[in-house]
Amino acid sequence: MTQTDTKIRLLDAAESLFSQQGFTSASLRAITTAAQANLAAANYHFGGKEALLSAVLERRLLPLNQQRSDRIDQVLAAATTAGTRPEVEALIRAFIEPTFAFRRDKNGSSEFISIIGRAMTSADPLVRDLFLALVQPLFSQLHQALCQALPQLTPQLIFTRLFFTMGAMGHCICFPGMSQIFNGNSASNPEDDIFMTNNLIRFVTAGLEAPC
Amino acid sequence: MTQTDTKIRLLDAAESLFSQQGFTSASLRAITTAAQANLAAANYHFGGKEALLSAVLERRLLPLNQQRSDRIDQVLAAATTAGTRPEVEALIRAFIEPTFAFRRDKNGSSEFISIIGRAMTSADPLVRDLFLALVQPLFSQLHQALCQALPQLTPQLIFTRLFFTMGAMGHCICFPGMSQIFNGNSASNPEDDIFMTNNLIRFVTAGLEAPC
DNA sequence: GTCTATACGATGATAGAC
DNA sequence: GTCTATCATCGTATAGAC
Repeated sequence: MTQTDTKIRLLDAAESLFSQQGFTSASLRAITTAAQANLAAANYHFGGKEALLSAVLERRLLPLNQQRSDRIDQVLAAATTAGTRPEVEALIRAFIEPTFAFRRDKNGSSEFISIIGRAMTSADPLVRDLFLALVQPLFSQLHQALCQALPQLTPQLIFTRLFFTMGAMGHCICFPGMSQIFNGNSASNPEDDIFMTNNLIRFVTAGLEAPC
Repeated sequence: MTQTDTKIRLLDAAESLFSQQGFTSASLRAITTAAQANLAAANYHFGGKEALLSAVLERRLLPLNQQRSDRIDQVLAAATTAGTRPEVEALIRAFIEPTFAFRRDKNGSSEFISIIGRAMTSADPLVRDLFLALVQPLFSQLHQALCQALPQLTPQLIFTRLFFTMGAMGHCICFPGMSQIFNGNSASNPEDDIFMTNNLIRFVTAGLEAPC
């Protein structure tokens, strides 16, 4: 097996186990065993457990953030062309929809976003900062766009409400099978996820647009 | 020292360290050392690390839930007397305000609620269920009250939006010093907490009241 | 360069002496 | 009730095989 194979198998195994058991509880022994690699392979290829998490996060989050950033830019460009202000719901949809669509992808990354949901509120500052550094540019971009959409609100208030939005969203993505309970289904269903996504978008849009 | 003293000192030390480092990362050795007790004392008095967390949660959460439950009942009683429907904002305020007021109390429990913020989304089902079992009655009570306040919405949709509310709130209580950054203050300030609390109440009230 | 085997200190937990 | 001794397991580091 080549180096690339081992690295990818380690990333896949780590992603799955971090998602199921959490960062602290998932042991390097369990991860390397699942990846059919030696215990020391994780340290050799990534440098440590923390660096392995960082690689797991970057692999999925960088493309996802690019996708969300592009969609926000599209909304802004369309508003500029039309000579109007961008709509809050369109901006929020650009931010939230790709995140949940990730879960329905067939490329084996369905478990990933529960990791970032927990990294966001981790008690470990190293884990938290790992995530925050990766989303900070996107967060700033969205904040700036929302300031254009909501000129009657102060940037500070929009920042606060964006923080609440991150919380509501983070809670939803912590549990891969959560969306189905909203419909009382026993088995997971792509429609449950879409139902939850649309309701979340409506909820936070109303919260962001609330009068001051 | 009496048994009671040791138990309380263990609870205090566990509360502080669980809050600062998280449940998994806070070691029993650090907790018992901080409590000036033997390593085995935690196992003797509580039965294990998980049971210690359970005791930490119950000590603060049962009185807090009683307080929140009473305030919800007061809102419902006042509405009945006035012959009107209860207001969403009043119900949400009854639920959220005591939670954040907890943080400003001087009895050394200021660190506590960050524990429940993380227990809510813990990857460990045992930890999560510990918290869920403690708040389930209160959650049902609030859901039922909101169904009275929002008769135009289905109970299922209200449940979904209450889930988002828990997420936004849980995110806020994960970080003891988070509220101050909204005002750009360098030092923590009770007014920052009140500012954040009021903005959170306005945000989730607007989200809950959003048209279907 | 890649990978394996192995050792080290620290952890949660428990049994049994006192 | 309290404490010591002990065990399996954790993340990490390193020496050496291929």
